[in-house]
Amino acid sequence: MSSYKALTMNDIAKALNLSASTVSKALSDSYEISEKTKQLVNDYAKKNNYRPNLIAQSLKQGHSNSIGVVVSSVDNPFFSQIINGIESVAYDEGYNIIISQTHESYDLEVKNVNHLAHRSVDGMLVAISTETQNIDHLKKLQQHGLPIIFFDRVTDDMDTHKVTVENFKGAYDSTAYLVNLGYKRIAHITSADETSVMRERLAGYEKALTDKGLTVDQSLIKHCAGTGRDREKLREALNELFALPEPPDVIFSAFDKVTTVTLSLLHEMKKRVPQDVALLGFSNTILADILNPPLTSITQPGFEMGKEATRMLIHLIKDEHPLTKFETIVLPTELCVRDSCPGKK
Amino acid sequence: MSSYKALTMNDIAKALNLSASTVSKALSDSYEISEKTKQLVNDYAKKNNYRPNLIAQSLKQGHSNSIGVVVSSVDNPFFSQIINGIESVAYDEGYNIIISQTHESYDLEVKNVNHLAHRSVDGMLVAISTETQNIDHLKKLQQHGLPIIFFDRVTDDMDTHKVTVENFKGAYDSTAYLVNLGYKRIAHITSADETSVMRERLAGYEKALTDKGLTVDQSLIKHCAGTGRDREKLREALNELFALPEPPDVIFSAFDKVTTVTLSLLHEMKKRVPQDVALLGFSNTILADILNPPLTSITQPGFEMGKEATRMLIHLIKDEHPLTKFETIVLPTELCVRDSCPGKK
DNA sequence: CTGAAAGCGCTAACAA
DNA sequence: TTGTTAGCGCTTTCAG
Repeated sequence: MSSYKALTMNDIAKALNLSASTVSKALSDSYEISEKTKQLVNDYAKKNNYRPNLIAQSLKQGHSNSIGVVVSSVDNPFFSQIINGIESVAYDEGYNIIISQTHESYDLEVKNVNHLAHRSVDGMLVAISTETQNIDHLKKLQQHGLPIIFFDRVTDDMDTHKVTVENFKGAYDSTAYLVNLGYKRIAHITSADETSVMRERLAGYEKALTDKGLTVDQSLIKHCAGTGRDREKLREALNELFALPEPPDVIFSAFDKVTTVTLSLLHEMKKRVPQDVALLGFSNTILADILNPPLTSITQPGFEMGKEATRMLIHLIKDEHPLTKFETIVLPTELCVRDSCPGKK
Repeated sequence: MSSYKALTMNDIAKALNLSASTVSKALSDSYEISEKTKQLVNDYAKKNNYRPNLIAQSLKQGHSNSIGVVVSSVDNPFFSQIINGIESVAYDEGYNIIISQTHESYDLEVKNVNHLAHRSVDGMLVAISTETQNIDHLKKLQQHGLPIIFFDRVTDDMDTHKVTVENFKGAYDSTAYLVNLGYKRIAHITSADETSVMRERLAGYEKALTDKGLTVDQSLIKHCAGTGRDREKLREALNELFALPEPPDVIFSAFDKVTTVTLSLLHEMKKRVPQDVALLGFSNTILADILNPPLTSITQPGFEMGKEATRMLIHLIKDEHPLTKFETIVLPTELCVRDSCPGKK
C-alpha cells in the first residue's frame, strides 16, 4: 500500500524549534504571532511545499469545504451543464464537489447520499432519481442540520430551497405554438416514471390543448422508459402511434434523451421529419442546430441552474442563523425554433 | 453554521457501557469480541442508524477510499463517457470519485491536483490539460508514493500506467480510407495546443498521405483553438481553406468539438456536406447518426478507457509491493461509416 | 508572543 | 473477551 507522506505541522515545528500551535497560528496569520516568526514559518512552509492535511482539518472543524452532488448520470448533456455551473461557483467559493450518480435507482441514491453525509460534505445538491418516492433518507439528514437543496426534480415533500425550470409554462407554450402552427394531432411522449418535471410538462401540454379547444386524446400520450435508454420501448410506442386511425402530425417529446432517440428512430423507420411527422422536444444538446433536421426544441438553462443552486447552498452553509423561509427559484425555458416543426402548409 | 452531528462510537460505547475500542472491534466483526457483545453493538448501531465518520477513518488510516479524477471538463461527451466508466468500477471496488476540471488551464490543473492530494485521495486519474508542458506537480506526488495514472492525454515525461487510444492508427486508417475514396485535397484541422493525442493524429494523417503517394500540403493543415470553443477562429480557418486556389474536397477534423462545430459552420456558410466538401472526424457524440448529414466518424471507447484506467489504478493502490514496470494500454478506435464522406463519384 | 494540552472520531497495540 | 492508551494532523482554549 503506497501512501503519500506529506510534510506536517509537527515536522515544521520540530525543524524550527517551535510548537505545533505556534506554527498553526503563524500559518493562519494570527495576530498573536510575531512578524518574525510568521516569516520564518511561512518561508519554511513555502520552501518545503507544505500544504495542510485537509482531512485533518475537516475532522477538527467538522466541515470539509466540499459539497456533494447527486445526479442520475454525468453522461447527459443537461446534467453535465449543471455540474459545470455548480463547479464554477463552488470553485470560486473554495468548495470542491464530490459527484455521485444514481443511475435512476432509489437504492443507489440512498447509498450515495448517506455515503456523502458521512464523508462530511457541508451540503448537498440533489436531483432525486426517477425511482425514488420516499425521501426519508434526505429528510433525516436535513433534520440533523445538513443543508440540502433540490434542483431539476423537486418534491413538495420536503421544505428547502429548490431550483427548477418553468416546466409547465415551457410545455404549455410549446404546445400552444404547435396548435397555432396548425397541428391537430399532437402526441406527447413522456417518462414512465413520475417526477415533478414530467408531471408539470404533461399538465402544461394538456392545459394548452384544452385552452386551444382541442381534446386530450389519451392514445396520443405515451409513457416511455425512464431515461430513454430503452430504445425498443420507444420504438413500440412510436409504432402504436403510427398505427392509430388518426396518427399524430407532430410529436412533442418531454425530455432530452427521448427527443434525440425519437429522431433517430424516425430515421430508421423511414419517416421523414417534418413531412411525415414533425418533432418538438425538450433538449439540451448543443448539437440541435446540426441535427437532421435542425431540431426545434425547448432548452433549459442548465449552467444557470447549477450556479443558482450552488449559490443558495453555500449561503445556507455559511448562514449562522438557520433561516425559516425557503425559496424556490424557477428559471425560464427557451423555445429555439429551427426546422423540425415548420407548421402545416 | 449548521453541521450534521451524527452518532459516534463514543456515543454507542457510553450508551452500552462499553469502551470505544470494543465497539470499534465489534463493528468490524473482530474475532476478539464475543458474539453477545457484537449482537448488542450491531443492533444498537442499526437501530440508531450509526454510520462511521469516514473523515475520521481517513485520517486514522491514511487513506480515504476515494480517487481523484482530473479532466478538462465534464461537459464533453468523451470525458463524461470516461467518467461513467471510472465510476462503474470505482463504485464496485468501494471507492468514490472526486472530479475536478482544469478547463485546459495549467494553473488550475496544478491547483486541483494539489488540492486532491491533500484531501488524501488514494490515487489519481489524470488527463493533463492542453496547456501543461511541465508535469513536476505530478511527478512530485508520484515520488511521494501517490499512484497516478494518465488517460487520453499522456506524456513520456513520467513513468506510470497509461491508457490511450490508437491515435496514430485511427488517423492513418481514416486518411487512407479517404484517399481510397478518391479524395485528393484532404484538409486536417487540429488543435493549436500540443498534446500527445494531436501529435499522433497529425502524424498518422501525414504518414497516410505520403504512403498513398500524396504530398503533405501545409496550407491544408490548420491549427485551431484548444477546445473548439473558439468558433470564430475556426471560421477563419475554414475561410482560408476555401480561399485556396485548390480548396479541400474533404476535411478531416482531429477532435470532437472541432468536428461538430465545423459541421455547424459549414451549414452557416451554406456549404453542402458532402457535395461541396466532405467531412470526417474524431467524435464521440452519440448523436452522430442523426446529424445532418449523419457523420462518418472515428469513435473512441471512452467508457472502456475509464474502466481500464481505474482498474489499473486500484491495482496500484492495493499493491503491497510497488511495481517497477508500468504498462500502457492502447485501446482501438472505430471508424463508423455514415454519410458525410461518401467518396468522389 | 509562545507553548502545553485537549480533542475531533476512529483504530490498534498492549494490558488486564 | 474487554479496556486503556496513544495517536492520525490539525485547531483552540488556556497558561505561561
